[in-house]
Amino acid sequence: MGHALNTVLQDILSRWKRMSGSNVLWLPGTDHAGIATQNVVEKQLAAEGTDRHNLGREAFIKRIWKWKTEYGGKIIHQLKRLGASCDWSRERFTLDEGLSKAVREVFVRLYEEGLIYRDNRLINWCPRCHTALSDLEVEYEELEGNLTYIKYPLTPPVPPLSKGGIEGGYITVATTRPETMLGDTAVAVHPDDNRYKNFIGKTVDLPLTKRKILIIPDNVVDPSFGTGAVKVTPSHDFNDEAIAKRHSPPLEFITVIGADGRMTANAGNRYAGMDRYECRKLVLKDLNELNLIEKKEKHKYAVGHCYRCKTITEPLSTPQWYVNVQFIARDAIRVVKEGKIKIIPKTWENTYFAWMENIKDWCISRQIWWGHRIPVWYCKEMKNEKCRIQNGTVVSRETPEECPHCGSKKLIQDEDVLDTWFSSALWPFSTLGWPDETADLKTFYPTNVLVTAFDIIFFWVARMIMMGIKFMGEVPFRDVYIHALVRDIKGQKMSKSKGNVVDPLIMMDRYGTDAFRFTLVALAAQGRDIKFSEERVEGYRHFVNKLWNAARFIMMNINPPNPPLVKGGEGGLFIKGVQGGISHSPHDLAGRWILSRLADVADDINRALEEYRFNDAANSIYQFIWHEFCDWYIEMAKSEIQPVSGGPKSEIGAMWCLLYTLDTSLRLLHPFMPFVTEEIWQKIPHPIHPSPSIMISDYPRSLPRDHRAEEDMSYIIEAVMGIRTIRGELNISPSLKINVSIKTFSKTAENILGENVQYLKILAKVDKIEMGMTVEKPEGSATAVKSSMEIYVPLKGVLNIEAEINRLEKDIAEVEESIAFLNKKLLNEEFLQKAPAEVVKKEKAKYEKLISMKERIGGSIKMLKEAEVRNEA
RNA sequence: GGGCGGAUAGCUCAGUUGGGAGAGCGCAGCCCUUACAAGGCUGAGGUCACAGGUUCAAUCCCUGUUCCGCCUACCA
Repeated sequence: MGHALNTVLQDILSRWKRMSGSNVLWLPGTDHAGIATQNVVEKQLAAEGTDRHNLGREAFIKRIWKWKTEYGGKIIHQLKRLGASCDWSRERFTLDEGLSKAVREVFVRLYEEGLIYRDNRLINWCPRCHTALSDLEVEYEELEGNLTYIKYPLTPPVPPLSKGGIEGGYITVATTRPETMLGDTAVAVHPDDNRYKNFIGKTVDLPLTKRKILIIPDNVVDPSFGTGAVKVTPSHDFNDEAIAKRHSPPLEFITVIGADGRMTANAGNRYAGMDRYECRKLVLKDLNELNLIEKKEKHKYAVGHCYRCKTITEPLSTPQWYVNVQFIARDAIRVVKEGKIKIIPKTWENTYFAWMENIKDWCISRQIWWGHRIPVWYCKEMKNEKCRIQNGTVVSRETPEECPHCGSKKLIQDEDVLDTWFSSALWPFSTLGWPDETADLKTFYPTNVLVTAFDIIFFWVARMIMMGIKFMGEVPFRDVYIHALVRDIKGQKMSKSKGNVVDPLIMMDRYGTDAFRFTLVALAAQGRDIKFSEERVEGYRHFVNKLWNAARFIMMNINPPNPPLVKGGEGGLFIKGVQGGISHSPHDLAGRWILSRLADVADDINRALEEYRFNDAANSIYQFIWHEFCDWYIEMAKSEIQPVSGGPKSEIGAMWCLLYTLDTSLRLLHPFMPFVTEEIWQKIPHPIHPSPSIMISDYPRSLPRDHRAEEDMSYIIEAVMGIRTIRGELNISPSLKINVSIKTFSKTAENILGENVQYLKILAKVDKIEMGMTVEKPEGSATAVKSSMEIYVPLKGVLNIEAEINRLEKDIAEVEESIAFLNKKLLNEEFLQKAPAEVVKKEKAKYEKLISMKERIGGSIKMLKEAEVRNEA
């Protein structure tokens, strides 16, 4: 659903800009999604009872390519199904030859500048995927766990205890991960903590091992948390690693958990080979038997999970490649601060800055096979000094035949591949042909806009900005539009495990792509997540239907139905034998009004799209087509085009106006609903649309407004609605034509109404009408008060007032009886206590309804009585 | 712990420089009027979370409170 929204928004922008005359490039493509893709294929292999190591690297990669060609097409199929108007001829994939070339170029250049380096330090490791993860690829989830207080005996002889200090010769440490104690190499306390001051420099006997470890000072220790003493496990905790490196001399690193999540030999014979969590249980049991557990507390703490397979990650010390992004990040911050890149909504800029300002070096190596192999080779011989200085490392754009340092033929390529995001970061220019200076690159870089969801601001957006500045010397895009996340109706994130995933393809099957697209857009308010509701899609399917019917009505009234084409000149419509030269400025009020409204709406939509207010644009066109064009204009136009009234001249004017408004509305709507608009548009007579497809017709913009017509029309609307209200309130049969008197408050209102009586007649079913500033309220009439007029409907002859009042009074008596009954029931405590809550709620709702019904009938009676026709009767 | 966002009609949500409280769905009444009953017309329903403040005027600006959601972080 997220991708659907993303695609639709980009398609709207593309279609809108294309129709507005821009040379639009929307380049489609996919990345190779290294870890995720490899996992999928590995699962397949597991089902076949084998694994990638059996298969070997080359065969495994071949296998993934096969999978990619079969299933990668699905994404493209979905994009097309959504109507995405991409340039399919330029579709790219991150493992394409061209993009791979760009990847190697970037790697080598960064290496040569000293910005790429290899280091051995703690990284987040996924024991299941068996690879390093970047900081971003770890998701933290808060878990309820135990904080275990473990007693570490002081090494005898026990030094004198300080005042109020440690009793019993122990230092107690608190930990959430007891199994890591097997790799502890120190206990840290705050240097100013009086409880422990005297023990700094002494040692404790690390339980379950034969080691003695030092008590050291470190400022990071919070004396108020736990016992104020922290066990230090440099090999399995990022903080502890920092403490270890800070300490002089640096503390020893003892790795007790291996890459597979099992305990290593360092953990001791008793624990070696055990799963880390099994080991935790055993350690706790053993400590308990030694009476070394002081207590356990419930404790909430955040645990890192692999973002691909959700396995709990493990900090692990391994050699990895890193990009030093400190300097590039500074530039990336600057371009946003200076407004060269705008992030919309602006509030995301803060998020961006916060991350960029604290950015850490980017771990780019992954211990998987699906991806760009790192272009680094290691010389196995290192035959000369030069080679040894380089540590035998060869970094090259092309696969080297021999070691450039010493000439050895024994070169072995680094086994690792690059983080997928490394290649994605180059997308804006790698897809346009970089590092070659192509025409595409010149024409389309920098791009105008990137549309994406916030969850990849760091993964993708920030890195594209950094790489774009670094290698193109120019930002990769001007605007970044961050759209909402699509959630389920309850506001929960959609996920397979929750089972609340909505499949866009099913939505499109059920309601059509246009309705589905429109729903996503109409709900896409800036800065707010979308709670997706299927009912809403149904509502917009009705809109498609409404539009279809309106178009059908208009086509039905073209005469002849298929006007022959007229070559050259202005062209023209054939309507009842009249050809060409149809006025483009209707003289009737309704026509002038709808064209002005159309102009206003066109402005509104263009403005909204310029500011990425997609939902405003969508609602604007929806409101116009349904509630102005269909509900008002088409109804009014009927008075012109139906044979009974109106002459041929106005008929043609109305016909033209209907077609013109339809055509313009379709073009306005097209970016949102590409399919139905094209379909209808193709059916409109040719002279109205000279282009072969609505996709490349002109987007409406800067049409003339007619404020006078809009103002004048407001009088008509007020009058019609006033009369309808009276009819509705008094339940006057729709088939009954009535007489009306209108007292206007201004001469203008009087004139306008006078000139446009036909609209009142058709829209409010009025027979005779009297109006003016001097009109008196006729005896026995109902009244509606509006801002520019007072409307009177004489009831004599329309209703039998007395009978009507009698009927209503009878009704009201019944209602009052029911109210009394319910009232008694709802005051009955026994009922309230015993009845199910649902029933009580229902009864209460019923009560409310009856009350409002009573008020309503009362209002009608009052109106009838005010009509004062009783006496007359 | 830090930061961001939300709280408006029964439900889902708009509300762009402070002055009219709105839409869709739902609900009630009337209507099969020759484009559309997947429709038309009419209507009911809201102290715009709470408390203060600024202003002639606050849903909107400021402060605080409560309740949700999210991001982020080295409390073991």
